[in-house]
Amino acid sequence: MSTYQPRLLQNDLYSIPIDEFFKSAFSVDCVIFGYHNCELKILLIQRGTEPFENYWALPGDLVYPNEDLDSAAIRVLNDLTTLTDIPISQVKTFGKVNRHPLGRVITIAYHALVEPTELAPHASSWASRTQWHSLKNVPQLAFDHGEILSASLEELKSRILREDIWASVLPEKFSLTQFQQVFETILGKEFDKGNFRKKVANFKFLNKLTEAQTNVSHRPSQLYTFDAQKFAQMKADGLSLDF
Amino acid sequence: MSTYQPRLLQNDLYSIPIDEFFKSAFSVDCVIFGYHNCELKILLIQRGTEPFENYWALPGDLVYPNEDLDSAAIRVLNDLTTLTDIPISQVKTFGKVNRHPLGRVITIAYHALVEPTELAPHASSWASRTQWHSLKNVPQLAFDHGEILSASLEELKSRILREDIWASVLPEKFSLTQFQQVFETILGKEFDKGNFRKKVANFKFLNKLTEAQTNVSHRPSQLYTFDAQKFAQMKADGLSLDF
DNA sequence: TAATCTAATTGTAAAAATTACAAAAAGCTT
DNA sequence: AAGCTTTTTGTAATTTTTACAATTAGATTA
Repeated sequence: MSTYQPRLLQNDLYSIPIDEFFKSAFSVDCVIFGYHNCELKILLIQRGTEPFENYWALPGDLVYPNEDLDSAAIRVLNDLTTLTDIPISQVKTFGKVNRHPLGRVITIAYHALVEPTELAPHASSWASRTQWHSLKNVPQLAFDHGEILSASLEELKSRILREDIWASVLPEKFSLTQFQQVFETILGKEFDKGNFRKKVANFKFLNKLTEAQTNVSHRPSQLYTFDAQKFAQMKADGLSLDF
Repeated sequence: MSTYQPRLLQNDLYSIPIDEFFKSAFSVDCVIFGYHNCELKILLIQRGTEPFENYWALPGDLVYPNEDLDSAAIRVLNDLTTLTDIPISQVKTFGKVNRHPLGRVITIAYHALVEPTELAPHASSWASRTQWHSLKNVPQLAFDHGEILSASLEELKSRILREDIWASVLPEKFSLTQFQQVFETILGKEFDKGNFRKKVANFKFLNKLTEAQTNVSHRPSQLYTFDAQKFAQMKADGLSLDF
């Protein structure tokens, strides 16, 4: 592992050979939020193995020794749910000493926001089931996953205003009403329709198309597309949305 | 470590006994930003030990096996710099496979914003020196600490608007000019004096005192105090500053 | 003592935004 | 063709933002 002499770390309490430090592990846990029809859901797996066998849990597992963290999150999610191409990002690390019964395991939480109807998660590896759960009705979770979920939801509410994670739950072409509903659902607030679209009219990253909805039994809405580059420009200028 | 049978994790590529996972370590790195007189500094230590001996680095070290992450950050900062009572908070975890020459070590970055003149960091343990460096002139750093510093600075700019970390660099009683300068320095923008104070006039968490400055060779400014409870209330309501 | 200096504080008027509604418009359905 | 539903536009009062200018209160200086 190392050609260095093991050094001793010393302070009032400890004098530990360095090899004693290399007996920990870390995991990644994926908090996959699903947005559909003004509802927020969370993707859980049922564990088919100890510890916490049969408990519902966030999809997560140990990181391989030769694996980057970001890659591990993608790989683990795929291993357990078969999902691919989910743009996940790191949220926070949870590291209480006794959070894992198998030993010292800290876990790095990743989250994403997706449109569930576009995906087909299937239980794989040691996961026995996968299921979308409404956020209003989450079962007791394994490990400290309840705490991880809460923290990730708070982070989602905060990041939705600074990053374009909302874009992944909208179709290629979307109406301003759809755009508004995403923010209403996630932030848990309602906005006046007319005023919302006045504010949104200044957003450079929304491209108004000439195209409109069809086959709706009411006035069809104009469709828009999202310009990721323009959004990145706005972000680089230090600006964020203020709903 | 565990009474469970080692299970095998299996997928296309790997079949590894679980004990193989428990050969990693993790560290904490403290990004201590110092604000004084409209300047932003960073507290570095010079490493007195391999690896990266003699390099400047963020104060950081391995986490003890029986130590919580948050406690470790406080303890490590104290071990290396003798600093105590610094309110640090987690920023991000860095986990590239080869970021540490001694083995697989991921590191959890913590940051804080402090007033350097109120502190007296002294090199301790394996640190050979401590020194405040201007952010405009940071030497080459050990490990991936350059990357950690950049990411933490971005996070600081973002969090300064949502959290009250700025409060720790202001004296008990401060002027609105001092308040303004903190944000100007950290965000790298300038604000119109009159307009800034008009906006700030609505901030419930700023208590205007009857007291004013003394012994300044110009009109003395009114002094204010910070009401942390009122700020927490604002934050709970989902609001943040928008400079 | 009065003029001067510096930075704090207040003022102001035009422009822009927010707010709370109301009205009009555009497709389907009956 | 009338009615339904939701989108879209409009409006007027209010508030906020913006870019400055003017005033004020101490200390310092002549």
